[in-house]
Amino acid sequence: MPELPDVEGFRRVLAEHAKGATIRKVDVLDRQVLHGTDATGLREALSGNRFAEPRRHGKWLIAGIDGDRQTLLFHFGMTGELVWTEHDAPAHRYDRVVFGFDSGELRYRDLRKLKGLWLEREPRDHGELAGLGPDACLLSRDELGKLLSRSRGGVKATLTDQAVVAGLGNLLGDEILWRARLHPRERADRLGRGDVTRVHAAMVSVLRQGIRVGRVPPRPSWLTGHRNEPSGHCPRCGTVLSHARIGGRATVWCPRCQPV
DNA sequence: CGTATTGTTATATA
DNA sequence: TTATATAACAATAC
Repeated sequence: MPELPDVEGFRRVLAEHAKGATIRKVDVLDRQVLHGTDATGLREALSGNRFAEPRRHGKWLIAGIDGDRQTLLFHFGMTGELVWTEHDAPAHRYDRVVFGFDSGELRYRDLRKLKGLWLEREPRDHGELAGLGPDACLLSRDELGKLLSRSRGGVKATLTDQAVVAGLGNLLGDEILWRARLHPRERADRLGRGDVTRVHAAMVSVLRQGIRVGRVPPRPSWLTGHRNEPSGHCPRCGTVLSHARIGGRATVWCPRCQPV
């Protein structure tokens, strides 16, 4: 599930409930999600301390620790989430790490455990973040155009490449290109000024709306609302949508609005 | 039993 | 050197 808007929602969960509160308990229910540390290391880094204002870069959530030169990074893979619960909320099957506070619990929940938590010792040098492109939210039209012009690959593969732009995933990639009326296999470096302008406008609009609700909205007026229908129709023109694997990902587009 | 899955990465191939 | 394809990771759902 998690793309940039989802992670922004998780960042808000941490900021609104956990930031500034003393961490009373750290329960590692599944050590498999820990990277660069173990249960003891995580507990020693966090117990008695507080989370600082959390930041986000692309799909990474960056949680500094007050008074400590360590930073906790979250990456949610395909199925991770961060939820706030009461102390007596029932244990969830996929809770992997639980942080206890006086006012409740912050839980890292994840079915597939493809990613997880990283404890980084040096706040100034987040190794896991080193290769990322600029965050999609902070990208101007001209910067986006420059990045796209440097890639000879397909525009969808380029947009969703975290080393080019950080934060766009499979669903947002399809949604943006559908709005910009570009075929996902169009070569990124062959887009015209108008193409880049439409891609940028679509990206800004989709991100703004997604961030507001903390997810990629599956609205009927969006392409995303129809991608799982076996023979869904384009919400704009009614044409039956096309499906294929492009760049190794399930891809949906409208053959009429987005011709090759 | 087969298929599929919103993320990332290593490896092989063109 | 670049881009693409594939499998792998893990745990399901259909």
